[in-house]
Amino acid sequence: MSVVRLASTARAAAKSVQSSSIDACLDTIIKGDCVAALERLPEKSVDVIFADPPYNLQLDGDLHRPDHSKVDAVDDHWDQFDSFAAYDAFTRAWLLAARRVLKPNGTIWVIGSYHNIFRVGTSLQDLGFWILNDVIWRKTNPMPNFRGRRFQNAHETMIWASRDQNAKGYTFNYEALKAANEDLQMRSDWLFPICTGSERLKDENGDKVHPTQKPEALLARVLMASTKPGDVVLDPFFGSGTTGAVAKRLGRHFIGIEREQAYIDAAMARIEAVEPADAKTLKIVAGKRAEPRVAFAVLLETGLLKPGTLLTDAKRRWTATVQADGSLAVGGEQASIHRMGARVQGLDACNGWTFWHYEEDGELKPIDTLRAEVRKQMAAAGA
Amino acid sequence: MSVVRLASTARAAAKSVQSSSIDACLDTIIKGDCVAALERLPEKSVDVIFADPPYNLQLDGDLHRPDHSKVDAVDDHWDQFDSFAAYDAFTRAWLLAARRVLKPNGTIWVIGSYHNIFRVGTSLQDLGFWILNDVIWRKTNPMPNFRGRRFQNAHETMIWASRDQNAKGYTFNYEALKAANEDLQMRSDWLFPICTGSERLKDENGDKVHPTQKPEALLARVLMASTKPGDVVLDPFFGSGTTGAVAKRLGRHFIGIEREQAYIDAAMARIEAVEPADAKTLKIVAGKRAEPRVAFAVLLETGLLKPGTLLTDAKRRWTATVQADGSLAVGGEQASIHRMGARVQGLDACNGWTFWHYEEDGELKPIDTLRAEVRKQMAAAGA
DNA sequence: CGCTGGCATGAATCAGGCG
DNA sequence: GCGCCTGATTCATGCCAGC
Repeated sequence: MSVVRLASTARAAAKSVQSSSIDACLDTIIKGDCVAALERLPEKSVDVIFADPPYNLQLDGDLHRPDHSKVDAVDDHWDQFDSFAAYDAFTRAWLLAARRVLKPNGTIWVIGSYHNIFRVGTSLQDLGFWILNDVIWRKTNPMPNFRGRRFQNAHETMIWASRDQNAKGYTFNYEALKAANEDLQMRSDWLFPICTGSERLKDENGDKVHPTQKPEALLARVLMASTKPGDVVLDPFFGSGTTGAVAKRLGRHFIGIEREQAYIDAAMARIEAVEPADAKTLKIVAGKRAEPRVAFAVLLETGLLKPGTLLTDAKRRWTATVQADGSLAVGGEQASIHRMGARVQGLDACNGWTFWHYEEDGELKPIDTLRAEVRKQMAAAGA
Repeated sequence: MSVVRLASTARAAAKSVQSSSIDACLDTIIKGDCVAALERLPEKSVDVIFADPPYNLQLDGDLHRPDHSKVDAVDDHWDQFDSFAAYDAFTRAWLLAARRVLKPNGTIWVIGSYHNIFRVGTSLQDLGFWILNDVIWRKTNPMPNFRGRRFQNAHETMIWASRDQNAKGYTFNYEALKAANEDLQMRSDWLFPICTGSERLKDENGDKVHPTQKPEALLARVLMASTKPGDVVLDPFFGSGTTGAVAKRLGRHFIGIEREQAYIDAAMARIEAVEPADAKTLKIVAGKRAEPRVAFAVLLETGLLKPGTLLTDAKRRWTATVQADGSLAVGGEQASIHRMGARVQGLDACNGWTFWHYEEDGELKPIDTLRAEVRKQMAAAGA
């Protein structure tokens, strides 16, 4: 095991990591196995841990897009486990080691997907951590489900937990978050894009350096919520170093642990280039659309429209029946409000919201009226 | 244990639930413990299970410690562990019993919060269920966090799982969901208000009948996504009967299991009042998968294509000759329309119906046009 | 220089019928 | 149950080439 020190933050070099002081490890990347590295750190020395452990994806075979291109899957050796039992053993080992280095009032964040997050949450609870929240990262631009056999997997889950049930003194910057969120409490569902574009680290071939690089905006909110300036943030699966980059920018210290030299090299160069700056990355993603999208099905699900209701165009030339599944039926055919509007008119496209009308008090009103009703409710959720 | 039958759906009364037939239980509420009730139902008889299990360890009778002893702080950790172990045992018991009554291609939904959902997900995986998605119910109007010590808990988590890893034939109305969602595939994060107003059941004192009544809109999307009309939906923690009310409205059968007579009474009255949707409006949008298969040879047999006809791709890069046996010939090689389409392009797979074109009036048209013609004839013949 | 259309790609547990 | 064959299936975004 060795300590990789960033030149810009160099201090007195340590030949080996001493248990007596955490200072020697600040703003460094420790190369090695995460449990072994954690065990050599002093206990109760870290304010917050952010961990992005392997997800144990269990992929089998290739997946192709409808255009026949191959999906570049996460098939790295570090994501391979023989069984749930093996994954659980791995999880308990690193969580136990992580808990030792956490200060009594420290908190831990772990991110995962449905493949692993339930195992992680169970282990956290079994080891004595106390869950404070689960937080949903909603992706603005998730990968589609190409085969149409499931819902589009459009989120990941983070668990935020304190070291102990009775730890009351953990850091939570409630007022700052509220002020940054239009004076509303910060909710447990966050909306951010996935990491793409210039933020995404690429190698000399233009390939992504790390398959699962997290967006800095996500880490920024995590650190702004649960740390204070000068706090020590540890990331036991450092990868491409997002945690370190954001910690440096926000004036927090980081400690990274990583096994792969290629990731360490990339992370070092990345963090070197970080300019400690203002907190503009915390800016909330307002969404690119002025108005949130509303599924027609919501009108049925919420009872604003009932299956069997007849819709017509403004001049009553065509009539369609609302189906329970959220489609419209005309003469035995079923399609979405938009496609059916286009079809009856013989057009390529049509805005079903303004084309189709329902009758109320003898008056024809566009179903867009009902959409406005739904949006009023949605506005409260900051959707 | 007794069966509570709704008057409007009365059948021959059964003194006790027989394992020989599920029909006697349809559209009824079984009073009793959920594991015992499940064990008396016939195996592989239910299409979908929706479960909203209890998670408050202190309020659930089965989960009380036998001696009701008060533990001091030192023992807290072990107390938690005991509680979690008891909850896990409870969870495994009902999930195992539920899995037995589920059809091989059935699916299960379980809803919970961070208090219990990780235990549930782990148990599901350990018992052999295969998680298809976790789905987030985002609340438009969640309760605030009054202490300001955590994020506002603005969502709940649902897990959707098939009975087995290799069960591929489960119901997922992909096309219908997409049509009802602005022609975009349905995501894993859903936005709905919590159950309030006139939908919320109140007793004679104006108090809510059930503490965790779920909104009908949520159940409507669950059932529209994963069931077909006439399917059997079982809810082992029936409570105020939202599952039953929505199932009746959408033309699905329900089976409820509930211990508390007060909940049963309220649920019965509620479901009685539900007006079922017209059967015609329940028809679900079908995708191309549901279309009957057409052998390419039929185009030859019906004379829509003749042997010797030349087919090309849309850009006329390749040309193939239609053989009398229903294969395509290119440069001395013969293969199916799909294989040959893949071969000339150097791909693993290809949909020959959309790849190969014939010329008519100087215009290139995909042979899929001819397949549509055949299907129209088949439909007219009532095939 | 700006606009547009084509192309690439992201933590993915991604098929079903028939013989 | 296994093997073979058919043939269905994608959203948001960034980048680049071409005009």
